[in-house]
Amino acid sequence: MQKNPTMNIVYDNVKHDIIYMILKPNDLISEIEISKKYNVSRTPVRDAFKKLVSEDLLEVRPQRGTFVSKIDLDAINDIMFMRDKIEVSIVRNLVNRISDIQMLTLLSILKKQEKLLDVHNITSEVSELFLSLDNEFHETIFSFEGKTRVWELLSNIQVHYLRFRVFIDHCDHQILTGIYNDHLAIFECLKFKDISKLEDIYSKHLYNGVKNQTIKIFENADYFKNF
Amino acid sequence: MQKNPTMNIVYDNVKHDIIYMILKPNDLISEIEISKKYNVSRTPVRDAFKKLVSEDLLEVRPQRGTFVSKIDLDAINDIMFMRDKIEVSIVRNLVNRISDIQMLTLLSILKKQEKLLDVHNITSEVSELFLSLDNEFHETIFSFEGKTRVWELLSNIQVHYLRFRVFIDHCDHQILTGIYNDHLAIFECLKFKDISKLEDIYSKHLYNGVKNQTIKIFENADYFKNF
DNA sequence: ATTGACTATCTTGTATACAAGTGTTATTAT
DNA sequence: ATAATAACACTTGTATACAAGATAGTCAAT
Repeated sequence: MQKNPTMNIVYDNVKHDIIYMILKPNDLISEIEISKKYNVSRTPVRDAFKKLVSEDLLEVRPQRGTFVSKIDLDAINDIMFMRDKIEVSIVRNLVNRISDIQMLTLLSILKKQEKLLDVHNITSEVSELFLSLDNEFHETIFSFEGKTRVWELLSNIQVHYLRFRVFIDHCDHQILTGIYNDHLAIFECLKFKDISKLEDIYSKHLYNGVKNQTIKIFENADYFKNF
Repeated sequence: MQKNPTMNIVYDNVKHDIIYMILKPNDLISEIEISKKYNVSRTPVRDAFKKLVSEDLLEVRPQRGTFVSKIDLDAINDIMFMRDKIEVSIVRNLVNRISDIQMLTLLSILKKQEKLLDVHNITSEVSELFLSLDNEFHETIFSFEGKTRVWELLSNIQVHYLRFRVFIDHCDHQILTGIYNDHLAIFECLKFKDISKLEDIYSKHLYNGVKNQTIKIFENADYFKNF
């Protein structure tokens, strides 16, 4: 059941470029420009654009152009709220039934992250890899509770949060270390079944990405909605 | 900033027809068929279809046709899980700060629902109206906590739950009365600030729509995924 | 009667021509 | 010089022709 290969190639590439800030907010990308880049006609490009518009990553202004959407901090706040409530509830159930093998699975992800942090000069490839391991860590926890689909449903919404994180965390060794330490703390809480501390860390972990980043936001105010 | 009027007309109409089971699961609808119906070309129809595919309401099988998706009970279960956790958290915050005027707003919605239940023979229009008041009741609660966008983000996911509810509740006076009573109980709990009972009712209220409906589901097994 | 190939006719995928609106730039009139 | 206007070069919206694949029915060969 293959579906629409060329449309998906365009979709995946453009989406990646938006999330990883190769295409920046407010950038104009025309259907023809992209169709030339990928050697296809406008139709599959339009199909891909329509999908990206439905995810609020693109904004089409008829007869004007198609623009990369601004980062919406209010939306990110609401997304974090949702993730917090859902994920804490999942972890609360998980803590009493997590198996040793599952603990090892989480540990192996942490080890991979640790290894990436060994290098002092963080390249953008390493940065991208680290953040995808961050997602893997959380997705794995969801999967332990049979909530993989919930994670996927959230993922469609979460792209804005991810794009913001890429913008903030990009190649910043200190921030990435902070994320790693949070994960380590979560792992320890699961180990010792410390529910209340777990809830505490979790909430902070999600919001940490946003705190103390006002300078970087103000410096690029035009990337953000309502600024 | 008007955008794509004809595409939106097609989108809104087809979406309505799917949710309200005028177009049933597994139904084949071709792009040409719909384009003739609305006197437009294939392009805006394709645009609308792409949007509906991204909401899992349509499934495109290339060179075969476009089909109305089956109802996915597993997905509905996950959606209820998410709504439960998020909405209970919102209500928990709301209960201590809800104002008299806000209570009146909720009451007025309840009165409208009560009025609709006066009629014994529930038409499909009344049924549709009742369910939209149900949504309004919950959306209003979200708005009281400044979480309107959270409701909207959930709404994109919730369409499957809504379609299922339409299928189950359609013109059933008893079920609709049950929903009304749940709302009434929620209202009373808000009035007397009974948090624990509130959480209890809320969880049940969401899941009530699914319970005891096995007969109706088995009778239309082909409407459902994994059956 | 059964099997197999062929054909006619569906479907969506793709490419492209044209329409309509926007913004900029050049031109013209004052 | 300046301001109004016209022409042009873009954009996305729309319509449509053709390609490629899937399916069902026909028809022939065995």
